[in-house]
Amino acid sequence: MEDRYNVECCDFIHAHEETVERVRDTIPDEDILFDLAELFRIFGDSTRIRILYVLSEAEMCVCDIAQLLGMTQSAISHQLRSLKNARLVKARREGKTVFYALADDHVKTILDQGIEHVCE
Amino acid sequence: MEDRYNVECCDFIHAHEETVERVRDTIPDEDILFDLAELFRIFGDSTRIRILYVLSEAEMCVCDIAQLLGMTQSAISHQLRSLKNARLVKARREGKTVFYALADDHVKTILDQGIEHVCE
DNA sequence: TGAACATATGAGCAATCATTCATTTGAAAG
DNA sequence: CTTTCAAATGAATGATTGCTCATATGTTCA
Repeated sequence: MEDRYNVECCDFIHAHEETVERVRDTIPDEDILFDLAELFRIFGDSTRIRILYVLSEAEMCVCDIAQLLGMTQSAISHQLRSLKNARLVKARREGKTVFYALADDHVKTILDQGIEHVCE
Repeated sequence: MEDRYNVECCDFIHAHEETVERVRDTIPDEDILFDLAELFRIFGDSTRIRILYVLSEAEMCVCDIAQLLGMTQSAISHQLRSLKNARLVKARREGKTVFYALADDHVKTILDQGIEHVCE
């Protein structure tokens, strides 16, 4: 994205010019791949994955999750914020309690897909 | 995982004991969720995602990828090592050149799944 | 052998991030 | 109002990480 383009690396006079040019045209909008990385980055933390997993089993309040994962309310709350910003979970208030749940089925799908790959 | 268990947070005398206990029994082996987070962590970087994407289009050498993404050979090589350690890509040597490709179809599936969610 | 080239790797650095601690917000009940 | 409890938040910090720079490895060809 900067003008570091074509600077270092081998001097780019090699045999695969065609491949490079062909593939270059297929690369999606810069933003899409950036958002994609961002999505996976959120999944890519042990605490957040465990939160997403338990929420796939049941709607729960912050306190429940903290107890279940053996972590502080603060730590969970911070991570829930990330998850909410990424639109992976949604919140519902009921009196003093806030219940969290997965935002949609896609989240569970991605989770399952990953588990399948890990367990292969 | 330490004995910070049940220390802070609300004092865990709340209404959802049943939910907590029920869900506790469904949590997979600790290692599985850890590996899952690790898998997504690798996907969770812009450079690595772009590498995976271009490799989903064609087998390519380090130099090709570097040119295509406008990054140094060294940066790409370092990331390819991560991807290889995570078994997301495989390498094939041909003379001085090393060709990289996605390790299996699962990788492309996970990628597509993510793109679908991002584009929703 | 040795030069040339593609790739790999180690150390170092700047940036990012997950957690803790202290505090605040918000809602219910006395 | 004031107290109480659940949740949210900001600052600080230790750990992780992506890239650069310099160098090493491995392969081909003269």
